[in-house]
Order: sequence, then structure tokens, then C-alpha cells
Amino acid sequence: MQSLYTHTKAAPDAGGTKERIQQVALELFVLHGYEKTSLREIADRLGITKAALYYHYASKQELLKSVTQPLIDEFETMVHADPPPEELLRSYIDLLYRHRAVFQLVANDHSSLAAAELVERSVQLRRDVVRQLAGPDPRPADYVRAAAAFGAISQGFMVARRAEPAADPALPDLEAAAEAAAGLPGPADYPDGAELARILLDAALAVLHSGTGSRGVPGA
Amino acid sequence: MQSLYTHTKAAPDAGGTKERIQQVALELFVLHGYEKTSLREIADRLGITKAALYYHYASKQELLKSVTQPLIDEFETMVHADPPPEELLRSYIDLLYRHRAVFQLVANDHSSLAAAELVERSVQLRRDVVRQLAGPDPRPADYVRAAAAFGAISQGFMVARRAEPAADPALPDLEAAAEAAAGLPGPADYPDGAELARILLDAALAVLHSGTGSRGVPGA
DNA sequence: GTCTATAGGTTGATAGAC
DNA sequence: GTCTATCAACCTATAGAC
Repeated sequence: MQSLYTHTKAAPDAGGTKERIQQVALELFVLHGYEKTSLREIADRLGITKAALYYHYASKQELLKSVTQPLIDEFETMVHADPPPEELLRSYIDLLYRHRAVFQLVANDHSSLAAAELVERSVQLRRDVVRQLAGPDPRPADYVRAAAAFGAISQGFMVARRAEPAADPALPDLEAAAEAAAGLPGPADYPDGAELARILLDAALAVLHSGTGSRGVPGA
Repeated sequence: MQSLYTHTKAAPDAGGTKERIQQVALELFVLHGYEKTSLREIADRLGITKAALYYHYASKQELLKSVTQPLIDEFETMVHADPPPEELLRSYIDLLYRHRAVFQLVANDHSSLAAAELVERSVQLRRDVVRQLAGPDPRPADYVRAAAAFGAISQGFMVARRAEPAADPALPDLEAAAEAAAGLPGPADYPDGAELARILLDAALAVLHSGTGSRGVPGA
């Protein structure tokens, strides 16, 4: 579960056209949103034409789906394994890191989730996560705290994400976009990935326990 | 600061055409996103034509701006008053409640923020909020915790928002949208506004203090 | 204050040559 | 696999009648 810096993905520059299309598309989708990104824009950036895109992907929607699928699939697998709260939180942080670009897309661009026909699945997933975090026999307030803990990680991660030591070479412009979106002091001032994960985990656990009399949190 | 249930806005049904346009536009913007909502759709829902809309608003963008302005203006005023962290958190929760529909729009629809030319201001605001929450002489980790606390409230609120005793009559369909977006047990199971505010405040404070040795939080 | 009609532009997608 | 050429659909916005 310490894969915070070990990409299991294929080689970064496996220059297949389909993969290059996915990379550029993801980049532009994050930058301008799915709806506002035209196929012409993607094609121009790749030095090909729109028609060529259609040779590889039957539609704009299918291209989007191919980009978002890995994140949602893995998220689903993770949640359905039904791990205890703390392990779930750890796995989630790790998941966010490995799929950070796609996460930035679906978290910020409502329309992309809808276009990928992922609204239902993601709603169901969030519901399951909140249920698991709320613990057994939860009171209403426990649901709220579970949602807040989930949000603390998601938002905290997104804002501090620039802390990474090196930008993924496959996603050059994303770092600039993240910088604009985050708007905080320079990257050098931030904790590295491992420390970031620990901070976010502690924060989320603090939220979960913020309703109990003893607010102490066992050191993770 | 306890105005969680006291709307200071004008009468809910001040049926001026401009206001009715704003209400319907907000509703549809939240539901389908800014870009995907056409002026024809708004006009049809109001029983008028697109051209009539242009009599009241010079452009689609200006209509959007008129809808988002109150939230961002008030947020800015609040942050620039430079209150201490706990008061800032309280004010923020209250702000979210009073402008919940607009918040749902700008928080979920990346393109609406951009179209309203609010990206820079909101980035600056988040930066200021995080700075204030991080406290004096902050370490890098304090920034992350500040961002996580901010996120805990925002996300926690959005998920649990359905707890309101009665839906704003001006926004009938929003509740259905929120229900779909939240995907949690029935509204009746949720704390009311006052308790929700307390839970979220406690959660955010717990995050802020999750890095200190003594993790106790003074009862709010 | 609202209407009809239309200008002017962009988009996603297809057909067929090479 | 990539190209040129083209289509229908949709959009924002404007002009001018009532």
C-alpha cells in the first residue's frame, strides 16, 4: 500500500497513437472541461485531423470513457473489498495519487462525469465509502463526519498536490493548471508524497473521531 | 452569526422577471451545468423567447455573473475582514448555507467559474482562507491541514445539505438534484441546520489541530 | 417587454480518396 | 492511418415589428 511513488502503469512514452490521444485529451479536458474541449483542439495539438481521431475512437464520449475507466474501476474494486475505515482511507489517498489527473477532471468537471455515464456509479461509490467510514450502527452525525473526512482528503489532496517531487512527464501542462487551481506558496514548501499521505490520513481520522468524547487519535 | 435559518434575501416570490430568470437559470445551471444549459431552455421554462432574455441580460455570461456575484462578493468581504480561524470557519459554514444553490453550481461546474471570470478571485480567496487557517508562522504541513479543513466543511456540507427542514420554494428542483448528488440515507435521518453547523465546525477544528501533540479541541 | 426571423459561427460526426 | 470535404444540428446574438 506504499505505492505512492511507484507507478505500475506502462512505460511513460509508449507512443501508440491511441495512448497519445488519451494523454492530450485528458490534459485538455482538465484544463478547459470536457464540453468546452473540441475534437478539433485535440486533433490540432496532436498534429492530426478530427477524422483521424474517429479512426481510433468511435465518439468523443468513448474517448472520455477510456480515460476515466481506470480510476473508477479501481475505486470500485477497492470499496467492494470492504476494508476497515483506516485502510480504506489509506487506499483512497493512494488511489488519488496514482490517478491524480483523472481525479482532477471528474472532481472539478461535473459534465465529464455525466458524459462518461459515471454519475450513478460514483454516487453509489461515495455512498458506500461514507457508510463504511460511518462505522457500525451510525448516528446521523456520523454520516456527516464520514462525508467531511472523505472531503478533507479529496480537497486537501487536490490543493496540496503540487508537492510532488517531479511532474509526470506524460502530463506537462497539468502542473501549470494545478498551480493555477491551487494558488498556494511554492511547491518546494510542501511535504513530499509520503508525508502528505500521513497528514491527510491523520486529518481524516481526526474528523471521524471529532464527535467522540476522547478526541485523541492513535498515531498512524 | 446564527443566521443559519434567517434569510436576509428579499421576499422569496418577488416575481420580477429579472429575478424569475435568475432563479430558473440557476436551477438549470446547477442541474446540467452552465455550458450545457442553452438560453432556449431557460426561455422555454419561463414561457418566453430567447430574444426576451436579451432584453433583461446583455449576454448569457452576464446572466451567469448576476447569479454568482452575491456569493463571491460576500465571501470576499468575509475573508478580507481577517477574522480568527474559528470565526472564519463559522462564517464560512453560514455563507455556504445561505448561498447553497450558487455554491453547488460553482463548486461542481468548473466551466461556470471560468465563464463568470471568477477563477482568479476564487483562487485568491482560497489562498487567503488557507493562509488564515494555517495560523501564524505555518509549516508546510499546516497549509495542507488548512486546505483539508476547508475541504471537510465544503464537502461535508454539500453531502449533508439535504438535512434542511424545508426546501427553498424558489429552488424546487434543486433538492432532487442534491438528492441524486448526495446519495445517502433519507433526509429525515440528518441533523438540522444548527447541529450540522456544529458538527462541521468541530470536524474542521479537529483537522486543524490534527498535527499538534494535544489533539483535544475546546468545545465550541 | 415580448415576438418572429435570421445571421454567423462552432461542433460532432460521416463519406470516400489515398 | 490519415487526409479533404462536407453535413446537419445546435448555439449565441441581433434586427426590427408589434
